[in-house]
Amino acid sequence: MGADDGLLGSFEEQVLLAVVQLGDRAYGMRVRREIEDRTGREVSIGAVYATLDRLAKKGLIETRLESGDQVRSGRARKMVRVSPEGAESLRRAREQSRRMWEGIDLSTLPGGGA
Amino acid sequence: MGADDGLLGSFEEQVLLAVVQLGDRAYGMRVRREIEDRTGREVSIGAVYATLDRLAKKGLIETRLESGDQVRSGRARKMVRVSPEGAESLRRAREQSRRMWEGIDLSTLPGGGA
DNA sequence: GAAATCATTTCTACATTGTAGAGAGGCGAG
DNA sequence: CTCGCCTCTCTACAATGTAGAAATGATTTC
Repeated sequence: MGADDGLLGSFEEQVLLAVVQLGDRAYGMRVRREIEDRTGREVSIGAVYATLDRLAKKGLIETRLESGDQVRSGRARKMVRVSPEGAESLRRAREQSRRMWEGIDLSTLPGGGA
Repeated sequence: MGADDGLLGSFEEQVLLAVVQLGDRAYGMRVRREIEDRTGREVSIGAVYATLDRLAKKGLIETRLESGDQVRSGRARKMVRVSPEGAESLRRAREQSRRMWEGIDLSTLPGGGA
């Protein structure tokens, strides 16, 4: 996917959208659950982290370590939020998708029960 | 992308949608133009054919050679149409996308001019 | 009818993204 | 200290994205 036009992969887009949905509560494990809940498909945790890494490398998300003032066991969470560039990528993705889908009626297609 | 849940890559989706948009006039070169016109980005012809091959291998499109009764120079076109499975993939993709985007307002995000 | 021209597809090679799961890190409780 | 919990890191490989040169057939030109 050319870095110039910032085209997102399909899973990159899902991860980015999950981050947006979660607002200030976004981190790896929760992103995974969000995607699973919304799409109904299983997602491996490795897939999520690899994708978050790549999004960070492209500057589409920003991360910070969770402040440790909470009483909770386990390793510190790496909180994630979308960057302005990430938001812009999503805008472009949505616009391109809108144009590709424009006028299509799937119910008129084979198997569409029209 | 698991073959089970039939998740489409982002470019696979664009190609499939271009095929649907073009109806009975779909073939490689024209698919390329359709995507370029709608998205505004350049697409290499090799990318289109590689993707059409993969879609055909997965049974999401069907192909036939153009009937040669027309007066036109050049090699015969390989016409393409979406299969019932391809249409179903698009339905799933659209539904998943809808759910991931649900409730998101990009204008409230950094750089959204809200 | 050979060569030039045109429209399209095929082939090859490599970069990027998708995917999985084992394992390590760091915290609190007992 | 060691156990169990939660989370992240790492490694490896499969699938998809991408580019462009070359091959294939057909028509046109001379």
